[in-house]
This record gives sequence, structure tokens and C-alpha cells, in this order.
Amino acid sequence: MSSEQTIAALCRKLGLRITGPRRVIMRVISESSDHPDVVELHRRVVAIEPTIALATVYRTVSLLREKGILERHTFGDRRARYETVPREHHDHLINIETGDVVEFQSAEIERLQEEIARQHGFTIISHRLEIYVKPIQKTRRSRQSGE
Amino acid sequence: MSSEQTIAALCRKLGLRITGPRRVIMRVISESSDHPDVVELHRRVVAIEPTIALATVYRTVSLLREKGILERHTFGDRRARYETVPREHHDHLINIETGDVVEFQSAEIERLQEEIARQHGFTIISHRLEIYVKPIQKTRRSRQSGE
DNA sequence: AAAGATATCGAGATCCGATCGCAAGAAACG
DNA sequence: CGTTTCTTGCGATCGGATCTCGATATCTTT
Ligand SMILES: [Zn+2]
Ligand SMILES: [Zn+2]
Ligand SMILES: [Zn+2]
Ligand SMILES: [Zn+2]
Repeated sequence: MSSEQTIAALCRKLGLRITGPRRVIMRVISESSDHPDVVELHRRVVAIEPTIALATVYRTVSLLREKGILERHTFGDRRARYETVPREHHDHLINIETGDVVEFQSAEIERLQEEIARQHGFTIISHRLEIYVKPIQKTRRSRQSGE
Repeated sequence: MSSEQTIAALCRKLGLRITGPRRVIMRVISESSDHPDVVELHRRVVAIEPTIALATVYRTVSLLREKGILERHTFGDRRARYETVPREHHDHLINIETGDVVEFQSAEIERLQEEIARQHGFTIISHRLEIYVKPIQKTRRSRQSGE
């Protein structure tokens, strides 16, 4: 979901009309590599086209989620944040001081989850692993000794 | 947090007044081993003492959370659910068909999380691992073959 | 036990993120 | 173009959670 062309094609594929608001919103989403919430998306959208309503961003985002284009996260029970569905699954480190998100993958953790679910007689439908972190602040001591 | 005695003692320790509503709410919590939400707690509380308001349950529960007595979970972005802080940390399998919760521990997953955070220059403040599952339904075939 | 200081209560108002209903406007299609 | 159906903007509404407020109840001090 990147160029003007692709967005139109995507809409057609999804059976959605190609409208002005949609073009802008989808462009903004495609250009965002952080994990913005709807209000932030709306901020970016309105900078391009001031008449677009918040409700429209909400609607577009839920639509794209239904269609499997977007993934929705609710880190720390705040406003939901979105990202385009990645090629490969990943989980998140959330910096609680800045709100920044770092992505990571761990095949081992994924495998262990499968194992645990199976041991309890379940199959996994989805999961959520969020690690809330803060930066290690280097002390004089730890800088010297290396650990 | 179990007997009448203990509840009074706990309140005193926390600097809270021992009130009728508090006694009932804390008793209900201490007798719940599932992960009830506030509405469910209120249902159980009202069965004992019909005059107690929902807001009071909300207040008591947030108070106990602040004081480190309760843990709050938001599985699947629905109503928050509570449990008394366990001796040892655990994570949860949530049966999406019934809402039932199964607890599990995995020292390995915990260790891998630490490792990942450290590799990115972070220390873990908290984390959330929720696995949404459904029961494996045994087919005639799988029962025979063992897989 | 009575009084004063203050924490807590119930009830309803309010908050906030998200969704909905509706009338007006715009895309698609022939 | 005209018709049909989808979208949009706006304000109302929803649901979970919190807050406000006057009335009570608990604790402390006599
Ligand atoms: Zn994962
Ligand atoms: Zn991500
Ligand atoms: Zn854990
Ligand atoms: Zn638990």
C-alpha cells in the first residue's frame, strides 16, 4: 500500500470506492512506519486535507483492519495503535518513557507458546506479547566495566 | 486476604477504614479464583448486600490495585478483569469460546524476554503475554491416529 | 460516650475512546 | 446524464471507568 496507483488498485480489490478522504488516509498510513493511533493519523491527514473528519479515519481504519490490511494494538490500555500487517509476525517492546515501539521476533518464544497451548489441549488463535521497558541508564561504573 | 480478621488487618495496614462495603467486596474478591471483572464482582457483592453501588466496587478495586493487592488484566480489550497478586508470576491462556482463563508459567519465555530487552538496551518494567486459544476438537481420525 | 476531623458512600454527572444514525454528497455503471 | 449504492461530516450515543457532591460512617481525641 504505497503509491497512488497501488491505493486505487487496493480499493478496487477490496470492493471499496476510491474517494478523496480514503486516498489521503491510506497514503498517510502507508507513509507511517511508527505505530500511530487514530488521533495521530487524523492529525497527519488533516495537515493534507483539513476537511476530513475524525470519524472517517476511524471508519477507514476499522475497514482496513476487517480486510486484513491493518493490525490493531492496544498497548497499555490507551488509544489503539495501528500498523500495516507485516510480512512476518513480530511482537513489541514499548518504551514507557517515550511511547516508542521496537519490534522483535523470537522463533523460540513462538515455539514455546505453541507447546504450552498444546499441552493444555488448545490451539492458538492469536496472541499478544508486549514488553514494557525503559532504557538502561549507563552508570559511570557500568560504562567502565562493560556490563 | 481471606478471613474477616485478615481483611480488617489488611485495611489497617493499608491505612484504610474498615467499612461494611469494603468487608463484603474484599471477601468476594478473596473467594474468587477466576478472573472476574468489576461488573461480575458487583453481581456477587450485591447478592450479599444489595445496597452496595457499582462505583464503590470500582473504587475499592482500584484502591487495592494501587496498594499492590490486586492485578488488573485487559484481555481482548473488554472489561478489565482482576485477580489477587499471585505469589509467583504467571501468564494466561484465554479460551475465546468461553472466556475461561488458564494460567501458566514458563521460565524459558521469561528468560528470553529478558534477553531480548537487554539486547535492545532496555530493562523490563512489566510485560503482558496473553494467548487466545480454542479447544482442540478431537476428530474420529485424530483420536485413532493419536495426532 | 460525645464531638470533631476526615474518609467513604451512593447516585448521578462526566470523561474518553470508539461507534452509530442520518441527511447530504459523491462514485460507479449503464 | 440518471440511478443506485456507498461514503462522508456532524452530532448523538455507547460503554467502561472515573469524578463530584452532599450525606454518612469511621476513627481519633477528649
Ligand atoms: Zn509473537
Ligand atoms: Zn509492529
Ligand atoms: Zn510472564
Ligand atoms: Zn491469573
